[in-house]
Amino acid sequence: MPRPSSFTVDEMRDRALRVFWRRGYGATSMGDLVSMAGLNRQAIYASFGGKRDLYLSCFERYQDTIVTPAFAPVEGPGRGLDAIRAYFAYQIDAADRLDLRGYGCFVANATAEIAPHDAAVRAHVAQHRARLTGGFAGALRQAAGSGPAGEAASVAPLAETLFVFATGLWTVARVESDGDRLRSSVGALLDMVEGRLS
Amino acid sequence: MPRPSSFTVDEMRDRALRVFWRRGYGATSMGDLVSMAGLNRQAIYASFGGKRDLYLSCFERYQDTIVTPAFAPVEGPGRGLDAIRAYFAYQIDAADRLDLRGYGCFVANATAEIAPHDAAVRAHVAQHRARLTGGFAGALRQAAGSGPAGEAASVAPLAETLFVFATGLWTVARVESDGDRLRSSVGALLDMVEGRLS
DNA sequence: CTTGTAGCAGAACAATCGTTCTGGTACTGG
DNA sequence: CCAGTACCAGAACGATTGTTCTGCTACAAG
Repeated sequence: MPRPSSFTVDEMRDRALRVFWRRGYGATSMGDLVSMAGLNRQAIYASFGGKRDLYLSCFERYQDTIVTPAFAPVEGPGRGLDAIRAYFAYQIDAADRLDLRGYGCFVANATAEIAPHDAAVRAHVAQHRARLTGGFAGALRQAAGSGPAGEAASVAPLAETLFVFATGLWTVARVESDGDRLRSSVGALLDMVEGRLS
Repeated sequence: MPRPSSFTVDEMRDRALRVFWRRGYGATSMGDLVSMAGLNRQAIYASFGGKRDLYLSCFERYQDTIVTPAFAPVEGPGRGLDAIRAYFAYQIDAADRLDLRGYGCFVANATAEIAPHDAAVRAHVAQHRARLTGGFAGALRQAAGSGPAGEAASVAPLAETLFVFATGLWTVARVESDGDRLRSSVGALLDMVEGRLS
């Protein structure tokens, strides 16, 4: 019987995700993944196929392990403006706590860097965008109640605005290590949204 | 006497800017700059030093020829909320008109892709951020008048929010060719800001 | 038209990239 | 303890990268 692998496939994805998340696709070499993430060259090719396949796998891993835990409250029952506030707070806190300052959002980084030249990445980005705008729209509708502000046509542009803001926030987070500056602009936006709904 | 150059230095910067703007730093090779931008290899090294130096030069060229014309009204006299609206409209229109769809903002792209690993780029990004937040803050103060909403401490978080939103808008523009979707979220945000100030 | 200067195109270069290959090794089942 | 399997580390490979080098060429001055 063979020797067992050092890492499971998901452990490899987690480790590679960290490097791609921080350095992006172009600036990450296979050598970086070996030396920084501690992965085995051969294992990457055996388990994923190559660098790009690994990157795509890390994209899905990011959605499952980072986006979903943070964003699920916005999508679940009892959601509202507080759930949206909690989403932003959760992600900013996590960056502070887990030493993820300067990482930003994997999806936002991918949108700026390679989505324009890579159809598969672009498709993942579009799916992420639809998910977040949909979640925001649902939470806004819930927060506005059954009045005129709660109609779908009314919350859609607001949800889009929240998504655009979120994308910008995580991009700014790439060069901003002070979480409080991020929290300040989040607060300013959500206070305005709250005023608009009530 | 020698043969004159095909391009002036600024023409070379303009041509290289287009390629870097669209493809980013990592995905742009010197061969791309030769074949896509029509530049001469030797001329690049003679005039700029190398790939990174050319990129940095294009960064400044972008600020001078793209950011300044669009953002100057926000910084000038008589500025207000309309000037901010005009800035967003001008940039979205320019992308439609000049076939710049999918380009986004050179600075936002640089923020996501390489600012974290390159101190010189990071410094340029920080300067750009200070300029835009400062301009937004001044226009907001003007728009709010001398009431309590016009105090510096009050408009600062709002200006930061506008900058974060703008960064996100141009990042989303990398994968969104429909200018109307961008205009819609701009309108939703600025309507809220207007409500907050009055 | 001649001359001389510097710009230009493409070859050549070393370094680095993603990928593949090879031998030794660690581990499980019997 | 033994044997066999597949994992691991590092060398090796071709392709591509940024950069430099080499003639040739186009053009302005005389």
